[in-house]
Amino acid sequence: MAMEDSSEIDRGGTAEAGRPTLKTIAFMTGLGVTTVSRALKDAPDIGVETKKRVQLVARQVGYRPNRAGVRLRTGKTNVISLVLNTDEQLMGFISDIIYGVSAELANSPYHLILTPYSSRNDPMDPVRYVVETHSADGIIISQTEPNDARVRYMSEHGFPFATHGRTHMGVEHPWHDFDNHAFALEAVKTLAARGRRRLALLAPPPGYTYHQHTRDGFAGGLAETGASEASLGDTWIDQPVERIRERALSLLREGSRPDGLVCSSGTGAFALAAAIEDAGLVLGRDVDVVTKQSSKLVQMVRRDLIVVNEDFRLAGRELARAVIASIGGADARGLQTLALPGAVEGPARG
Amino acid sequence: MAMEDSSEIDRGGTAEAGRPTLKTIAFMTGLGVTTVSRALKDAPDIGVETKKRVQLVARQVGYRPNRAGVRLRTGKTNVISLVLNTDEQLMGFISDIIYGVSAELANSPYHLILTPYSSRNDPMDPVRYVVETHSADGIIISQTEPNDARVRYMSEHGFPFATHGRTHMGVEHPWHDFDNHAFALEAVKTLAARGRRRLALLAPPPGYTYHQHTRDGFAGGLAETGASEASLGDTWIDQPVERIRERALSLLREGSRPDGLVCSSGTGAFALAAAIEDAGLVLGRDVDVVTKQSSKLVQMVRRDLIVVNEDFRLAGRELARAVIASIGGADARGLQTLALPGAVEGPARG
DNA sequence: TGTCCAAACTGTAACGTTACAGTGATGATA
DNA sequence: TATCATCACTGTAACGTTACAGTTTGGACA
Repeated sequence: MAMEDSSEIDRGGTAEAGRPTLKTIAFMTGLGVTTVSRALKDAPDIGVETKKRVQLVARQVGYRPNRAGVRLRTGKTNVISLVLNTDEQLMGFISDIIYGVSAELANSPYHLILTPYSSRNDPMDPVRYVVETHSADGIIISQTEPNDARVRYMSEHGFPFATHGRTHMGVEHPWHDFDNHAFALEAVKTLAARGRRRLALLAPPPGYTYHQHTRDGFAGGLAETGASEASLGDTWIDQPVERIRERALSLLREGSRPDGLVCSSGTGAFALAAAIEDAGLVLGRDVDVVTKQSSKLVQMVRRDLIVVNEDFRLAGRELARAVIASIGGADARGLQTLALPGAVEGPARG
Repeated sequence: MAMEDSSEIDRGGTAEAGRPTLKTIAFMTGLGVTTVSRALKDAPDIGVETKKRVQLVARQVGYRPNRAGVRLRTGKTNVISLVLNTDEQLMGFISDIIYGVSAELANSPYHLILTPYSSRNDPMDPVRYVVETHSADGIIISQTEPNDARVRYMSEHGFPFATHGRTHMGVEHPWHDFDNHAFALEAVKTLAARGRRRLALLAPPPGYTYHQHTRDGFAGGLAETGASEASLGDTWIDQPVERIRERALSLLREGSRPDGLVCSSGTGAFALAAAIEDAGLVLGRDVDVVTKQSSKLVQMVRRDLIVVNEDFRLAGRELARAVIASIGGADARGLQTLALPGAVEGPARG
């Protein structure tokens, strides 16, 4: 505090290797910090000229609000938390969601923080942590269950969130989902149109909501086309590919083997294709496979697969949009989006 | 401040729906906030009994330090930023790094924030942003170049970071890398041992350090085995699979076609395998392909591929460890790790 | 008895921000 | 000319934490 009165000295500038703060700008413009703060956020009660001047100076010194200051004062973190299960083996998938969320957050004040958990722990842990410590303003979760404890918890706490997948628990909340019912239904009809009469489904694991949606669509397709079902038993897309392959192989070796397969993941479809070869059959001739794919890669590798695209980047964008709107206080019912399956793409009928 | 003296009232408790703070515990224990703060971090000058009592109460009320408060006061963010290129198409890869980093951060005070950028922007942008706004204590970057502007910038600013991939610019810094030289060298030797004499390399894009490492290893292998090279021209693993497939197809149709291929990504290997089929050749009989894979999936889908595993979860863990140590002031030279390629795994010689 | 020291604890200020309750001007109205 | 409203701006306090500079207590020592 020496040299108090030598007003030419540029104290308050970017000296001391410190970033400029509101104080810096206040000093440079001769205004009070409050005025500067309000001028920068275009609040009322500030003269037009003053606003311009303050904003100019702020740009010149490269002012960026200190997030910790804002957060401490306002309680707003400007953070969205994406809760992830790190045991996830499904291909590409997660990164596309992340990229979609990122893209949407890029033009917002929000930062994206990842809150991982492993299946060995309680899925509630990360959610509870974020809500209790208020380390984010909103949460995105996936692997949603029909009666989801996390959804109940966040709803009861009035904490903004969006889910990838629907629930069936009488609670309205923001969600984005892919229409797996329509996918499975169309898949069965496509197979039936190719003359396939005995079909099997490699579904998502039970417990998740989209397992039931997929099964229902599949069952609906069977009813509509009169095709019969061959069951893969307790085999789901989240299992190791080796296991899927073994189970599919034994099914394909049975007397009444399926001639059409519906699959909920590209990875699973690879395993099915491998099993078909193992069984000495030819994909596209003896058996057709309809699968979801999240990247063009699946069909590139196995052109004999029939594919339906599921856009996970879109899912990420929608989820980010929904959770931001929810933080803003929007009504949940307007924040529910269903992605319809794209066209069924496959090789010409063999 | 009414009812000052009715000491039975549990003011300062978790009332008002607010989280407990140091003040809460101070009130409950009858101590000062400073004492509570010091007791919780096991600082000197605090009695043993007091520490125990404070820690007990803290646990009982579920005290969690307010990150914004700590951050504002200390300047420490307790955040690690992972800078990602969201144009990345490579399979699975990114999520494994993220999971690896997450796993390592799980038992640390650090949160993981993702700072994405697209190739349309300057790769320096996200790095500059984090350093300027001090929105993290350390940065992890990938896609490292031999002379990397980001590395130079962070070094000059004394900002802690770790890179996935090495540099060659006379600056010591923390890094983790996969030994792509050894991979390519072993790949060529493996092919030569199978009698392959004319080899092509599908390499990482030029510009990145590991492009050169891979090329050098490949060239070394050629020299050692006396095999000749067939060039794929300007084709790299980051290009669309369709393009890789086309280019590989035209090379395979040339008179002096390669009988062995070395590939730096599983995705690329799929494209090569497809091209081999396009050319009417048989993988494993007419042509062998050695590729890196980041998940077992690659070889499951195409068992006729010869694979070498690259563990990206390990990379994530090492990078997190390195950047944390670097934040702690450790010397960069002790924070450089090289992952050696795993065993070459392939089908029996055909 | 007085001095000194260590141990154990405390109050104040500050990090950067914003909500709130002002304060002076200026000009319009009665 | 007094009153009142409006405009443009300001100071203070507080969010939760920790660094720093104390203060109190009790005992050891001369």
